[in-house]
Amino acid sequence: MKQYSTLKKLSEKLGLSVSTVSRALKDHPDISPATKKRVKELAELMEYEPNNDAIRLRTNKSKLLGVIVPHIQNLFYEHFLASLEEEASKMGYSVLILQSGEKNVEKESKNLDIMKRNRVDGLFVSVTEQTEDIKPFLKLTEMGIPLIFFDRVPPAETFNKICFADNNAATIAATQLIKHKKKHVLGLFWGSPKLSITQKRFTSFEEAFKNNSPETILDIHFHMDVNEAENITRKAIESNNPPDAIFCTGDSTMISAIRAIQKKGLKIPGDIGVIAISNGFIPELYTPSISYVETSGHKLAKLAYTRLMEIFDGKTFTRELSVDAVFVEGGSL
Amino acid sequence: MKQYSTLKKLSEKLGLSVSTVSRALKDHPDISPATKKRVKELAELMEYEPNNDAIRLRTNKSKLLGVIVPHIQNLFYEHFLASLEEEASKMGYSVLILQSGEKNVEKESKNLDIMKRNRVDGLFVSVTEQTEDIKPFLKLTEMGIPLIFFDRVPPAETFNKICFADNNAATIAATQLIKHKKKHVLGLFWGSPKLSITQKRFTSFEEAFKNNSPETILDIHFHMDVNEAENITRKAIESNNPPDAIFCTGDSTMISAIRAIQKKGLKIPGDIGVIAISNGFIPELYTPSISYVETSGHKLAKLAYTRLMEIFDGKTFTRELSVDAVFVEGGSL
DNA sequence: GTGAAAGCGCTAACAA
DNA sequence: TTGTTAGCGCTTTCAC
Repeated sequence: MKQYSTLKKLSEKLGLSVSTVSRALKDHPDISPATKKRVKELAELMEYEPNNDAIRLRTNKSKLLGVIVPHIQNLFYEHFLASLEEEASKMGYSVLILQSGEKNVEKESKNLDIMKRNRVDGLFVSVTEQTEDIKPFLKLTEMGIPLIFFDRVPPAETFNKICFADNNAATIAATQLIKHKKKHVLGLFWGSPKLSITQKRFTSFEEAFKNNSPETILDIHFHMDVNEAENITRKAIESNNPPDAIFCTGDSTMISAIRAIQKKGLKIPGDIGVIAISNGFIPELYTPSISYVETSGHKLAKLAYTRLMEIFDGKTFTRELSVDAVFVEGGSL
Repeated sequence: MKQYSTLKKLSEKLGLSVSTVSRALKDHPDISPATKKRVKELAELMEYEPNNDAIRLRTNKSKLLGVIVPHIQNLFYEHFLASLEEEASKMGYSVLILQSGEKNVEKESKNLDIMKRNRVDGLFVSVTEQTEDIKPFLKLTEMGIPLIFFDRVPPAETFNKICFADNNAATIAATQLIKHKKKHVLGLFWGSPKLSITQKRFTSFEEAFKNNSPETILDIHFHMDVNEAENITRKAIESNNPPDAIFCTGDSTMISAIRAIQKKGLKIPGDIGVIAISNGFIPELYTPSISYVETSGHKLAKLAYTRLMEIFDGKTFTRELSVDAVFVEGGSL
């Protein structure tokens, strides 16, 4: 079994010192072209690959970015991760991804430790539904590890946050529902009402109706289980006073709601309207495609990455940034 | 800005040697209970987190597993990655994920270098469509780095591979099509015919018809672009001699084909049948849901991980394992 | 039961 | 232009 080449092995073969070899390999101006050539040729031949662990230990820069998400297996995070990895790799960063699960604060805090052990240069976190204690996160920032929350962020104001302009997204949805003269809307809000994202969405959704269509009946439900959404929808459409539209804050909720609608044999939009918050992939699978307010994981990732680079450049004040949502007309209202 | 604690700092505060502290922290039997207690308490207080870089450098074990995929943003890989990370984390492994893109052999080989630099303990790879040169991969195994190809694997026999029993999957699909007496099947094969997975699927699909329904007309297309699938389908269903069923080897192909069908106003299964190879998420969104041959990223990940652990335990011979596909009846045939 | 010392592979200040 | 040296944080052998 062949071993990894090291600077020492190269230097012995070449009759040079380790430091000369090291410098030659990184084109240090002090080294003569001839030496550089010799060194690089042998390095190629011996398939030298620098040992990142040693470099990190020595330089105290890991070139590692961490991401902690509830689940990888989620279209939104998938897009976020794909874009983030793509951006990061351009600058020589690698991305360490850890998932915490939805109701697992303990795992989240273990993941935080793993990130510390790996001495990540920066960290992106989307919190669990149960996350309340922000002290562990504060410790990170105290240690000067840049931390950026995205999408699901804690309410505290002392952090960098990148979110969708959620009031915006929910307001847009409400505006569309009002425009289509919906008078009885079932609102399915995915996630715990504790999360700031859920709160904001709810408040601005309600607000929009209060101001522009106070006569509309709002039937709001918070749920944290996909099956619940299907049940709630089923009960609503089977009741004496069924809704004429449904608003869903996420893909899985929408899928469940539509399943209930289709099982009942109702037509969209003829019998009932549907609008969702989504990145658009799932809504466009339906015919007619579901109208949605777009929230793109790609955009969020780009913004989050850019913000991190700013922090690396010394702009360390905390900021809360948001990406505007856009309405995409389908045929479901 | 607070610094990370180190063994040295702890040892100084405690008036002990670094080695004693190190041993106390890992419950070495030589150390007295009293000392252990003192050490652990201070470590807690000072928020000591071991430096993984130093440990790796010293022990030559990275506790890092690498995965190289064409894209993260793909339901199949997403499921694979989610399961793999979940399994790996149980045993203290972290997972480094890199994406190569579809037509980017260069990026793939760069990713391979990054994995080497990070001295990953083991590596999972699903290759690019363009990957032909297997030398870079051979080098890894020569160095004793366990390498397991999954899903998209190169034809060479000298590797560990974990695949779906693809002949199986395609055969199952063919059997169902024959059972439903389809006489003119449009076969949409995603991916280059160069890939062993595509080859196998095609061969066994054709074979099944040859043996059991030779009169069925097969109209087979290989494509590497989603829009192509929609175009091919459109042309086929608008022709004088339209197919009575479509077989798709993947989700995106299926989505495109169905889009063409729906735009034309045809009904599934009334006017045309559809069957696909998929993990089931997308097929079940349709009404009626699309019949599919299930290929689960979860199962594959579990098997791949188990195989890697076997290799770590010394069972280093190369093996080709496969997961059986299962038919899931929808209402689309 | 504890300590001293070497060394993993690399970088960088200083010397020559 | 190149070499010497120290040290990043940790584990581990050997000594006491």
